[in-house]
Amino acid sequence: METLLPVRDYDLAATLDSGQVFRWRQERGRSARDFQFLIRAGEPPALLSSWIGVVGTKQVRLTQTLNGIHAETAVPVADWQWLRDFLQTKTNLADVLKTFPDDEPMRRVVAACHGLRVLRQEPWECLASFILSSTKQIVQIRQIVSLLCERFGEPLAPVAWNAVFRPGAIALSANSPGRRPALQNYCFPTPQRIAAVSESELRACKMGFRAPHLLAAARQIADGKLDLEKIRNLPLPEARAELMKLRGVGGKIADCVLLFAYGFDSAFPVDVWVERALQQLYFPRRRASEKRLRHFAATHFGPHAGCAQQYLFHYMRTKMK
DNA sequence: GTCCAGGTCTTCC
DNA sequence: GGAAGACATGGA
Repeated sequence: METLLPVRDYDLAATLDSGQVFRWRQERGRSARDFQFLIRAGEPPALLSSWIGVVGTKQVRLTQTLNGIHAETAVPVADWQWLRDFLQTKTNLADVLKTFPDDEPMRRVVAACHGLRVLRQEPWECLASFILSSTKQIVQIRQIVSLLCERFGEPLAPVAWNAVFRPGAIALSANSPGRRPALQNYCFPTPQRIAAVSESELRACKMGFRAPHLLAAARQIADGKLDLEKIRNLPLPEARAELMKLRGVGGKIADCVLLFAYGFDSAFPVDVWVERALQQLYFPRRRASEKRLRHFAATHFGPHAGCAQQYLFHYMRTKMK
């Protein structure tokens, strides 16, 4: 099945590769020929790439196009709301950007990362991923999450995506010319599944001292002591406090989950990159204390501070190296 | 080899 | 309160 999600100002690559999610891979080796339909339609070649990932239990291939995001699945889909929710295609980015502070650093950052979006993830996958994120590079977080899914997630039926981008082409039969070899994908393992695993099995996924944290969180959820859906309806400070009761979850990881999973737009995770961004862009002369930076972050960026934070993060990681 | 990574927790002043 | 060190592992 396929659909076009109409949306403007959406940089799919920047969004899926900006450290919010860790399981999307760019489809390598696609040639201009693969996109002949788009090229005939006048599509800018620079945008021609596809991304493959799993949302819930569905494998999806996404392709950025001139008019929006083209989505393909291997299974029938009656309603695409789950994907609109994940990608947040109904968010009007211009309205969000209007609320950002009108200062020189923010203008520069927004101009450099045009189309970057904040996704809306399933809470458990988001929480688990960020428990595994502490003092790890993004490339390593991807590796750990990938091992975790491979070993404990439900395998999904391999999909041989069409090589050629052409609406309707998804229905080719397996092994016909123009198809690519299928790669195995997995669902993210449920809390119940993780709860039944030993700490050493988790450590074998290269997660080190984070293993007991993930295990404890999974057990609390599996036992019903923590209800991730209840957190959705709490006021931000209480939701944050609830998440921080978990061992290994401090303010930063809690803020990531509040922002990326629950859509608390003002949550503002401060990691080493964002701290660096605030320091360099807003306090270049004197070194600001951590407390000063936190206060500044909480008061300067407005109702969509979390989105502003994502721009700062992505800018520092990709444009300031 | 050394430094550092989308941190958190404990200890000690 | 704030600084310092421990915690695993691997990329740069």
